[in-house]
Amino acid sequence: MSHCILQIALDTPLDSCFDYRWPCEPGHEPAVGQLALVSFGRREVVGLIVAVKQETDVPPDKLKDALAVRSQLAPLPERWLALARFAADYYQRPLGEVALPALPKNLRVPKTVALDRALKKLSNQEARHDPTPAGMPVLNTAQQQAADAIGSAQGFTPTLLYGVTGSGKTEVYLQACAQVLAREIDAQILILVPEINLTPQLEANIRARFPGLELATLHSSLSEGERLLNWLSAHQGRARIILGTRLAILASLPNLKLIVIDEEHDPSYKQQEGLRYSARDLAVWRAHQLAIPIVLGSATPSLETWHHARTKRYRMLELRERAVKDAVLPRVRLLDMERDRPRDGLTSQLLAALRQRLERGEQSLLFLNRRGYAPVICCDACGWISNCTRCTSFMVLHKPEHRLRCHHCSLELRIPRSCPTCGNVDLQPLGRGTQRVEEGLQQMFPEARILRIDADSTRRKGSAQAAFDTVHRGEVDILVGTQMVAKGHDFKRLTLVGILNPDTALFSQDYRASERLFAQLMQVAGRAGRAGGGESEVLVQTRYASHPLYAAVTRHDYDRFACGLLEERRQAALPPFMYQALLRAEARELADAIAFLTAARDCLAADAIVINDPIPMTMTRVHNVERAQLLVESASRPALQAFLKAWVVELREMKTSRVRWSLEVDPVDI
DNA sequence: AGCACGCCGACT
DNA sequence: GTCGGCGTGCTC
Repeated sequence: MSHCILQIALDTPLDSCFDYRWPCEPGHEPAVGQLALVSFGRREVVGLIVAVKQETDVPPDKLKDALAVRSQLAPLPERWLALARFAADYYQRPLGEVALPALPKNLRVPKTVALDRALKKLSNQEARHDPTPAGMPVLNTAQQQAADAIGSAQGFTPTLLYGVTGSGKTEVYLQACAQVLAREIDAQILILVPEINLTPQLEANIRARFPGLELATLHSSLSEGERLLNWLSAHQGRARIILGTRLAILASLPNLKLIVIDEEHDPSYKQQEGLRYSARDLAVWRAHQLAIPIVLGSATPSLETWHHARTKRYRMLELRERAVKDAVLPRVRLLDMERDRPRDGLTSQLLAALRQRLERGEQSLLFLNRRGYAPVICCDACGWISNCTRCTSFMVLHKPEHRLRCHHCSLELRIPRSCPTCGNVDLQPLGRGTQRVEEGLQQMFPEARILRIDADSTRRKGSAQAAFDTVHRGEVDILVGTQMVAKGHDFKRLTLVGILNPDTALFSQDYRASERLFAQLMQVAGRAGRAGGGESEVLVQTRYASHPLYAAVTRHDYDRFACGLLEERRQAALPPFMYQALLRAEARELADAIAFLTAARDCLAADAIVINDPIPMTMTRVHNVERAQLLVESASRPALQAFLKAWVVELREMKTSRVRWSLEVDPVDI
């Protein structure tokens, strides 16, 4: 029996592929893109065949035979491999570390029972391929023009669909999809959403609209079995619409003809661990690679996308009106906390507005992005405050649970009866979280039905959905919530949104904070007034009532706000006018992390690159690990890429026994 | 990253 | 006497 050599990418930080022998007759070699089981060191792992050769430089005594080739699975297409290769290069990671984690776990295990079972299940079911849409609502003129423009686009056509909440972007997507599906036989469409759990309506809408087509969802809360089934369905071209979160951008989609990214500005498109990719950016790359249209929808586009639209790299389609009949944008008013001093965190004007809603039997939402009872407790006598012993942060008071809790390392303590340093029994909560607001409200409105929705109140699986259902059934008068309540849900009876302390983001070190704040305020504001008819209002409590951000929010004027921010970014040489990468280092001793970064800073000369000095991270210590970072910038993306490529080679050579490091390209929080 | 080998401290 | 700490070395 003769043999060939398989060059295989494995999920390991080692930046190379590994060669294995595979016995086979000439003409019967495995294909590039197939998966193979190999023995690697002392374990058995599944890798991806990236080349099939006749020879290798690996000495024969080291060369092993591959154990199996997953021939029952069609090879991953060349286009998909190119995507993985691009992502690996761009984010400075080995190919195997990008390609393999993108596959369902059940494909990466030594046993094939799950795969064989899933394949059998799929082959026993007839795939549905009728693209006829059901029940298409009539669009308004702007919607129809947008849907036609997207649905008829040829080639790589990036489009920003810019429209306020309720302007009917979803319907534009669906009708554009219908056009593409009607025109292109076997077409697949990828629809990305920030968090699928928050938008169960969308999945239902798509299923109802295209009853004759296969829909597959891809997101992290699927079971492994479902995940494999849906992934295979996409890979085989059966699933014609793929609805997923960011991880779906790395799915195998052999007939992809249109990509839709809903709420494209949403931070959850950025993966924040492992391979730190931007699903939005990869989606644009993928659309370009395949020469297909891509739609980026938002009421508050990211400045990157906004900039592209302004400079005509992206086409902009705008929806100015709310599509729901008679619905108007909620009136936004600022409540000046300097003039109207809050009681229990609520100004008299907000209290009056709440009382009015209660009398009318309408719902109110109070939005506060801080869970717990109080962010810190302190001792008035000696100045002790509840610092976390493992992190550079406070222990947050959680009153119902009688605990102090660190939100960064999960350390929990019982609430001390007295001050640990001076024994004073009078410890004071400082500041206000959702629990405290809830408590205050219940005292002021004892008859009101108040519900708090935050990460703490919805720990149990399914409890978030149950809470939202309670609100939808009208069994809640006042809803208190964190950003969990800002997304997705339309509350029909809701006519008042109060925003409690948004000011911190105005003066944040993170230059993206104001962009995010604007998006979040618009998103929360959009929860009200969707049903039409009644008058909805949004009340923002602030100490900085004259801040231009609030002026823009009041006018619902993202255009001018975004243009102003862009100009600031240009002058300060920040993204999107500058490209950045961040080298992070972690160590038990801060000095070790800084020393590593200093060595990194000096190990390579570069033109057109700014290498800043190492600095400790804002939250220096987390779980007893000290962290520091080094920012690298360039006005030229290719120059930055070239530098990073060479730099990573140097960094891997450095002995870093006490330091763990990672490199992030296009970091979002610095 | 895993996973092994390898050489020094406190325990059944 | 061993269990186990994590330093360092290797993976086709």
